[in-house]
Amino acid sequence: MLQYGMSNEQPRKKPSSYHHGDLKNALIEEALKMVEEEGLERISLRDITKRVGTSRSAIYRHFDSKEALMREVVMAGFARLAKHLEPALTLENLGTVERFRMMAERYMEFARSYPALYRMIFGERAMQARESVHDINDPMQETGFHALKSLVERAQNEGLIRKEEPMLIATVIWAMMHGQASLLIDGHLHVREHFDALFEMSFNTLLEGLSTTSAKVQKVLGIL
Amino acid sequence: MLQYGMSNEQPRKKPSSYHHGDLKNALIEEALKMVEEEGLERISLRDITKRVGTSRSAIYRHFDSKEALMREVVMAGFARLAKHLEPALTLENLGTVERFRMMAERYMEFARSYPALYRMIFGERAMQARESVHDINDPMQETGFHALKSLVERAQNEGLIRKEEPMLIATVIWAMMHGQASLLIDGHLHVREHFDALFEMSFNTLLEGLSTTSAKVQKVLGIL
DNA sequence: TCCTTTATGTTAACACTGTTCACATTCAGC
DNA sequence: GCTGAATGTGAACAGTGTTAACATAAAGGA
Repeated sequence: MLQYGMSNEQPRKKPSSYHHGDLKNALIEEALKMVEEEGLERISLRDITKRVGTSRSAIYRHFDSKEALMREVVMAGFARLAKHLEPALTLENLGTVERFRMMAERYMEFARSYPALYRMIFGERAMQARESVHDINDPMQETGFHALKSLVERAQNEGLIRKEEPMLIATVIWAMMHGQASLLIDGHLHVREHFDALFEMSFNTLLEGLSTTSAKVQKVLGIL
Repeated sequence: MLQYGMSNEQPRKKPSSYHHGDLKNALIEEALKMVEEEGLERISLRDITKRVGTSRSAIYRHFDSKEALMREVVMAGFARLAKHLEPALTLENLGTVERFRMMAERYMEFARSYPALYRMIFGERAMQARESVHDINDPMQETGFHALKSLVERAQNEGLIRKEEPMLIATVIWAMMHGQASLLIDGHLHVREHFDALFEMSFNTLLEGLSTTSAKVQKVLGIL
């Protein structure tokens, strides 16, 4: 699985006009570009192969179907998202709340920068292998979501967030951000021009709504 | 505009084997059914007409294109959602918080009951008329969202929710619910089996996070 | 080195799709 | 009852994903 990232030793063996050398990755890469350029619906295998420079049916030497190709594009898309979120996790000298904020900001930034790709990787999950035993194949498991869950646990240990099931809390946060991103890029927001204000409010709502009782008491006592 | 609901005076004029009488609405209705049965992608004009009993090209006497037909299906879908949410607004003897809760519950119920339709009406908005001057054609404007905004204003007057821009607050609430619904029906939730707990937590997070400072003070004082 | 096996790419055809055209039928109004 | 408009039909078109038979190149043992 996931060979397309592992063959970096010999990227393209020989550019003989007949054999491409690394057609599989070239197809994924080209499809990835085209998804963003044309949109998921308007993408055709013939256009992909035309741009890569092979015949239409060459695809079927590397993928069982269009769906299979798109499945790999989704994988690659997840990898891009993970890379985009990385700074929020690896950057040093950041408080937990700052990390949360940076992660949320970069998540939204990704959705706005690559709306078609975002739509695709979080779209209806008929494409992805459903029967994977324990969702191990789910790329979000070991990248974004896992990181978010870890952040939640850290915040809980610091007394910032309620000590309920971290999985559940992480999902609540994710749902808020995903909802916001989806509504925005799909054109359903009535407040598009005030998007920063919307982000601010939703972020604070999460922080407030998930904070511990003791944190609230402390805050209120400060006000009184 | 929106004629498809207005011709209730004469539903089907004459079922003469040649002229259908009310083909336009029959097509919309059939398409609506098929979206849920087969999914948006796997739906074809030929199948629709086959089930309605006319020739394939008859569609083009009533719609400019498949997209135009689907646009009307979206409209009909919004109408269904509005009807599904109605009780939360019209039912008497309900407190504001109870109304919020009922609205959220019924919203989620709709998404779970008609996932393909929900996905369609809140999907990428290339189909809907973008150039409508002031989003007047947006069906969500005068149904669900407008109702939600009114509820927010009422809650503000009752001192339950912060007195910030109601439009913004309503959007935050909507984003949370839409995110949850989308992740669920698109198969991205790791906590599917604990969905009720997720709903509970997100609803409370919103209520807590959006509540007024004075409400918090009162609550904290009660605890102390 | 040759020769066979495997991997990869090509061409032609298939069934299916949305759409259009010329034509047929029915309806509505004078 | 006639005429023009509305509505439905059948055949054809280009575009799609997919397949099968064939062509070329690479790999590996004799």
